[in-house]
Amino acid sequence: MDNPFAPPGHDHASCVLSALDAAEAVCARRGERLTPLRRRVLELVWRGHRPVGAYDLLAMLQHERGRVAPPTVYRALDFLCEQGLVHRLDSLQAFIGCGQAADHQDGREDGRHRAHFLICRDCGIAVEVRDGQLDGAISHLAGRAGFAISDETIELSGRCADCQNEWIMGA
Amino acid sequence: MDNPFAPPGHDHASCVLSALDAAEAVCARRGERLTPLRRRVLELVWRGHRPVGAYDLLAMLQHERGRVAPPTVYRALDFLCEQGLVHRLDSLQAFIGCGQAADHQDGREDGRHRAHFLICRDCGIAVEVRDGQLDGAISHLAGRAGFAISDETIELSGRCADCQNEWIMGA
DNA sequence: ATTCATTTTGTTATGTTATATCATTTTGTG
DNA sequence: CACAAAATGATATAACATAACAAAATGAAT
Repeated sequence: MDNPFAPPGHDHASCVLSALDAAEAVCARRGERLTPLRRRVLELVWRGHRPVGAYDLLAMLQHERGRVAPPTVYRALDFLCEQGLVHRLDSLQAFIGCGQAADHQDGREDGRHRAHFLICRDCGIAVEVRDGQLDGAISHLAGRAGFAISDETIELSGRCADCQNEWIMGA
Repeated sequence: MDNPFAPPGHDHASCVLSALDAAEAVCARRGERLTPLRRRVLELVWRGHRPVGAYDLLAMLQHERGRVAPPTVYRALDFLCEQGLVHRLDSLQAFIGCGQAADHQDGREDGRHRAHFLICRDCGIAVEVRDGQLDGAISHLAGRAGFAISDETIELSGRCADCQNEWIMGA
């Protein structure tokens, strides 16, 4: 089966650019403002496919613009999360760029949407996944209990296929 | 459908006692020590079916035994989590007693096991749920990606049936 | 262009959650 | 009893997050 952790020929520079473009488009459509600061924080979050801590982002911002305080970062992250451009991984207390911002399939009035993750504890990469069977099971479970879901935290930690292979190969 | 948030005729005192008994049994079988401190922390976690913060527990302990420092609480919680007697809810940064400690169905060598939650944001009650369809969807999803799961964080927040009804009734 | 209300950002201080480290006490074992 | 291992106590600090208020930037209406 295809391994979402190792998309063949991944060009990260264009990956980031398309995320930023999608963010511009999403904000424009909603009448929200992707200010330079917010855009820069989004770009920093997208440095890679590993979740980033708020204080890591803070350090990066301080490195490039001197004194920056925590609220500056948290406010930008709050905005980006509200717009569904970034997700917070509760199990790691860290943030990651949303891979489906452009699609906004199941989008609510705001930009938030269901987000489920596979997180490799070895390489640190986190992948946002979408699975109809999982969505169905969740809806069914909640429905049976008469429970109205407003937020889902679904984070599966373990080892991705590559990292399992590395141990086997003795890398 | 039956509502897990409102088990009819719930006797919480005996609910707590059975949880403590189960904990004693589980530890005895594994050769682990449920010391007075650990047992007391477990009992405090079981004050209700609402998740409890570590610092809330700390305050309760301080109230009954004077100076107590955070590591005292966190070490007890670490032990209880390792034994699967307590779960940490990442989305709340809080802890809750495990409702299936006695069953230890899918138990690993240690006491940890799959734990999925419905959390009512109105009444604060969290219920541990078990659903074969959900388990199946998760296993299938991971299998397709070649991903080996070691930990699952599955927390569904929203409103339980009772709290939805209260608004309708105008309570 | 100027005013005005709103939004965003800066700044300072503090709150909340969690862990590292080393000392002391308790417990199980030979 | 002596010893090693486990648990707890105690001190300090790290890591994550927000409250509150001031200043600046933005957009809309005149």
